[in-house]
Amino acid sequence: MFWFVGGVAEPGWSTGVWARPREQMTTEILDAAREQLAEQGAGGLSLRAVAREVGMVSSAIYRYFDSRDALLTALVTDAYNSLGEAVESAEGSVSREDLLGRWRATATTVRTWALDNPHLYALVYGSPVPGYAAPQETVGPASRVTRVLAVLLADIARTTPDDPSPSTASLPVRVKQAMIGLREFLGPEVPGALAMRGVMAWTSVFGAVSFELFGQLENSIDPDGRGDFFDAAIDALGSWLGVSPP
Amino acid sequence: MFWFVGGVAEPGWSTGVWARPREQMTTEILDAAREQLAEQGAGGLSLRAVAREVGMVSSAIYRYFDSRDALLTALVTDAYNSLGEAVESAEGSVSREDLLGRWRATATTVRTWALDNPHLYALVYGSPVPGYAAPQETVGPASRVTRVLAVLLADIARTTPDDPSPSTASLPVRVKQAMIGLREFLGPEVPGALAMRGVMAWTSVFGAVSFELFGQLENSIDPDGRGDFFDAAIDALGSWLGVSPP
DNA sequence: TGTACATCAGTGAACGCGCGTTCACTGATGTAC
DNA sequence: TGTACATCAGTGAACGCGCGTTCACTGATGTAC
Repeated sequence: MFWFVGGVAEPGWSTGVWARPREQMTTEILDAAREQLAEQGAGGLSLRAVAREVGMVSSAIYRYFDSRDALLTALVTDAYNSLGEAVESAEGSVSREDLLGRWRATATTVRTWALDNPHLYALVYGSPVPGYAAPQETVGPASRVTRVLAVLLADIARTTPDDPSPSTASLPVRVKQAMIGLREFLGPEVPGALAMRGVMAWTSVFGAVSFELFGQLENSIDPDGRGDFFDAAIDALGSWLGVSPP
Repeated sequence: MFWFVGGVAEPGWSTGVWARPREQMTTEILDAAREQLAEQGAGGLSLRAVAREVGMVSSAIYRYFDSRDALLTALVTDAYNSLGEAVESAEGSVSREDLLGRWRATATTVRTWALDNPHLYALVYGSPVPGYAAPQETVGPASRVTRVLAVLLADIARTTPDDPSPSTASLPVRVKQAMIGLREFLGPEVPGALAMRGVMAWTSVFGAVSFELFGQLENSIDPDGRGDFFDAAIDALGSWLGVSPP
């Protein structure tokens, strides 16, 4: 094996030797699990069915995942990372000065990712999986996508200091207090009113995506025009955030 | 039996005699199913567990519901009707002229109902139940709550004819086309820009509720202050819709 | 008023099925000397 | 270079469990004459 070359007997060597095939099998299992997810939903994810799919006996899965919950956690983590990467890459390829472009890229990527991976979106942003509580290790990946928005909001605050919308200019004290956790995340340069509009824009984006994906837009918005509708909504939210079209 | 009094032998009599206890047992089953829903989620709803709960043998449920899916449909219908009634009653008790009050009542009732019935909210607004497609009969109850908003929007259009937000004043043709289904629902008096803001406010409300209920607000908004935060967001959305505080 | 009949609710057994997890095991592959 | 040993992946049987649905049935209740 090529990583043998140096001939150095490192500690942890014996585990390193198996690392490559293990990784391969693990992703194969995760892929099968994702297919399962699409057909049965998170609640119906079955270790035995996954094992069948990859051509193993059910107990063999336990070589790779401690339990069904551990497999679910891996799926959740992967989903957050997949969305996070997609958004980071799309938003990152826009010029830093183009605030509206960055907002558009962020929001539309959330939607397109969700449409491409409806079952993963449902897994992390839909109803909680009964009997399963996402462990602490998922919060890091989960915050990747929100961090993109946080940086964008900070940049908006820096370049457009005056408040474009008077409706949230003065916030009640209790509302400001409720947002302290968020403020630590955002940093001190983002004023409270903008922070609040950020959260609202964020919930609006995910609300629209959920409505579209979960069938709540039926008989209201024509399926073929939902992209256009979403884009228009994104721009309206953008101008509400204080970033106008060029 | 007291409804015997008249002594009139109507056609359909034999079914009418059993109607009362049937109805009672049916609601008992539905209540048990709702408890089940809270513990296991929609995917894990089990006829046998429901039967156990009401003290019957599992096959007896089939006297009341044709199948598991039929029971699910009844739950979905009931959930929509419950939310619909709550919103209609709350919004209806506000003076017709108080547009902001009506908007506030509508939106906050959606949230409080959702917090009171998290499993029912997840059933109808969360991830689709795998293997179950809501039949046509659920669309009537489903539209009750949106109809309240539709009437409110029409009233807003009548009293505040000028557009408060320039960002959605001129809509692209394709967006207008996408909303034709919605326009039939709203009626012709609501201009396109307001219709669009209505949908956005609506998705924002449900997005915020979903975020709160599904755990996406953790580490961002303090649990104790979420009501205040939501209220502030509602007012911001209200002023965006063109209804200002008095 | 009394009796034969119809209608309904609920029973209990059975059908074939799938599930997560455990355990002792077989082989193949790599390691140490 | 050759051999004893350790490490890992995967097997196959078994554990106890729950599921939706069908079916022939028992009784109770109401109906018709």
